[in-house]
Amino acid sequence: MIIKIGELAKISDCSVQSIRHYEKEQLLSAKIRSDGNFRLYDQADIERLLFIKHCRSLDLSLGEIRQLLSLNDSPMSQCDDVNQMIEQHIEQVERRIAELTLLNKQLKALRRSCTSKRTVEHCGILKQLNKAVSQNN
Amino acid sequence: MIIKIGELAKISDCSVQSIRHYEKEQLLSAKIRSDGNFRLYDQADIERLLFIKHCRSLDLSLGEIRQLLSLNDSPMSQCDDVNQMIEQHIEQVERRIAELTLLNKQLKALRRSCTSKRTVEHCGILKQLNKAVSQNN
DNA sequence: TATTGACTCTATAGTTACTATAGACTTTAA
DNA sequence: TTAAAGTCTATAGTAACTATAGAGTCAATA
Repeated sequence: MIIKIGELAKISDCSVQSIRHYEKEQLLSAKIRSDGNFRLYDQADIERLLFIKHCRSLDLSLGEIRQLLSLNDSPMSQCDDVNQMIEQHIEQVERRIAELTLLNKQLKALRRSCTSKRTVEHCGILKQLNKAVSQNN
Repeated sequence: MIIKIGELAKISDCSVQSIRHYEKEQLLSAKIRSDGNFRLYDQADIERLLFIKHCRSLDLSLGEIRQLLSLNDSPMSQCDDVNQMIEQHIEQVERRIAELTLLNKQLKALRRSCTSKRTVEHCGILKQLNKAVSQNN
């Protein structure tokens, strides 16, 4: 089965531009073109793109995915490389969660400081933001 | 006290380029320039920049901060506008936390699937990533 | 067969919040 | 006076796309 980019986009739920972007980033290439220079894809390409999408859904960067794909393409390399990348990625995600959790607390404290229909002149939130500012100083 | 951009950068722990960037984005402007066209700042500018930095530490976007500043500059507007923005921002942060928490679970499941020194040919992680792909299909 | 509409092509600009650089000018201290 | 440090504007780069323009291709209808 040979398909053009539009159909690949539908099958993979991925925009046409994203697919072309992945090609530019060397993650996926249409090995052949039609007479009129249209990209043509086969089953293996579909699977490769779904692999990419799955990795993206795990927030892996295109660079990381490129590494995984090349490891996948050369089966003699060490599994540990994959492990290490995933490990680092987990750490990064956990750091970000911790940051956002703290942020969430601060925002909620801020929200509590103003709840009524007052003019900004007396808005607790703005007062808090300004107070924190002068404390910093 | 009148200072130049370098000193403002030091006081506020903000890069010189960031300050110029905030000016371009109309968050902060040097009202006066020296004879040699250097930006000159006063105490009010320092406070305004610290306010901006505090908002940035809460992950508010420059657009949101611009709104807050203009509300702050026109004290007759409604406090509710501020509330609403903070509310939306909290929701956004909480959505992102939920996403990342799910992501973290998936990554840890993935990690469990390969732990030994095998070649990639038998790497559980890559197998898992590929499996998920074919399931999607 | 000609034409229309849908699809595809490349190349470029925009998004966000900056950082980094180049090349020129200004200020300050020795 | 001169050298170093600071500043100026303008531009390009970051990540992972999205959006657009202008031109070419393909399939089906009139």
